Amino acid sequence: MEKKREELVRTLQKMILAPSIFSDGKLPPERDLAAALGVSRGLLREAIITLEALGYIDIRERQGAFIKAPDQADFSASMKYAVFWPGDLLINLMEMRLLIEPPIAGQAALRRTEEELSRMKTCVAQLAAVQGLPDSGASTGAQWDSMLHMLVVEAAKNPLLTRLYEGMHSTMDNYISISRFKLLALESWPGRILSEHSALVDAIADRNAAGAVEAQRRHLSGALEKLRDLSGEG
Amino acid sequence: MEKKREELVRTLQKMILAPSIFSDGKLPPERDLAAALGVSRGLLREAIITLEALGYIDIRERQGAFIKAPDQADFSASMKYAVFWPGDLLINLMEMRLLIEPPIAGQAALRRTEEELSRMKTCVAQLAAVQGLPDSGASTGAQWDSMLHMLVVEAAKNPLLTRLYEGMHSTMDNYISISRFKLLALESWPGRILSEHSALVDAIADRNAAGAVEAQRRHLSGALEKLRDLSGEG
DNA sequence: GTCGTACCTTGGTAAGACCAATATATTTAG
DNA sequence: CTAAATATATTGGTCTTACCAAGGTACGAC
Repeated sequence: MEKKREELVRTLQKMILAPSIFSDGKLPPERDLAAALGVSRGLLREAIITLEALGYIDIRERQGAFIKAPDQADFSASMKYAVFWPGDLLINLMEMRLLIEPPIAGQAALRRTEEELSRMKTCVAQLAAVQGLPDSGASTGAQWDSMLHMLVVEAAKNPLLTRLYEGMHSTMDNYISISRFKLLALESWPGRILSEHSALVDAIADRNAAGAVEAQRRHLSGALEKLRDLSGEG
Repeated sequence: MEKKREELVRTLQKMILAPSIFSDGKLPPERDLAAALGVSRGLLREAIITLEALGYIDIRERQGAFIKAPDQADFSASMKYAVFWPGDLLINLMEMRLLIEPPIAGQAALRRTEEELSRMKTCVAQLAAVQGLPDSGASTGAQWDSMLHMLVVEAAKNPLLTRLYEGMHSTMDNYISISRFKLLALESWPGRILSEHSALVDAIADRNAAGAVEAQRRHLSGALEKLRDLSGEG
């Protein structure tokens, strides 16, 4: 028998996804909602916290639980609990991404909306803007880089895939950050990453699936190569 | 000021990742741990549940919270709560597999060992053997089919990828079975699936990466198409 | 030594309470 | 009448206590 908590999480998800239910964009007060659902406030909180960890809502103290719009790429949930995994998985991680992200990019090229495209362009523009900035450039750039990849996955319009990628991303968050940081620290890299990302977004803009696949493959394969170099040196 | 709960999550993460602390691979009972950390059991539960939602631990009723080893990170933990309407679920699932499995097959072709190859051949032979058998043929065949796909992923020799696939598979096990059953019930299917699998294993045997990618793509894309047909009818 | 039975452990759930800070309503000063 | 000051209600954050059910353990009966 399924745990009541898990059932609650699912129930709340359905309610969240039906815009007519919580039309004001936030959940009712915990006490009210718990009473309405016939569960204790404690159990309801556990379900709500699960939804927050999964990135569906945003809980603000003394204000309520705000539903995140589905077209909102808010990485705060996954970035929140950065972890340090032991061992050296950077290469495996990048290799895995090299295998799965290119075909996803191809699908994204076919299904992206205009709005998603414009948000991708924003990411590229921001990447261009931070290029050359000293110090803070790397970490800021990494965020936009991360967001771009996430946007591409979302644009593929497969909810399972999105959850899979988000799960991978939140779990490996720290490692992904490390690899991004390492790469962005290379002098030759920022310019290269920018042109590769441009090519990717251009292909997606043209609804050129094959081009998007190839652009993403190029980008990640270059990253993998560089990581292998770095790993060989140090 | 950060919420106490979030701080707790981080504290627990660090403890989990230091193997010396919970050397038995599981967290202490909630009551003990709460007392040791100086927080209430309820708050500790909220933190533990967050960790479960993020895929770091596995909570089993009356048994405890078991730590997942870093190389066993279950990226698909969040898929447990992915929401969709049942009809599209199977299609989304197959579509996801169509996107990610072909490139993996290509990698497998390059890295497979002789032993892995022979086990793949066994699967194909078994599939051929059960073909034509009435009734039980479908469910038996599904097992060999499942094993073949798993073997291919393992042959790609990327532990992260293997975990990703295994996690996805165990989470979606039920639904994967349903789609397999639906497809194997079609008269035209068993023969087709056999020839497609043969082509896949042949390409892997020849270390023909492009051929393996294409064979896997063909196979899954055919499956997706059929599923769409079935979905359209009923 | 084997088998039951009682007991203990442990996660799941409920209920009630208090805190602190915010939002809102009310009162008061100008 | 306006606006600042204040009182009140709201709401998430946290703690405490309690009970349940099922799995594990220990101990006694035979």
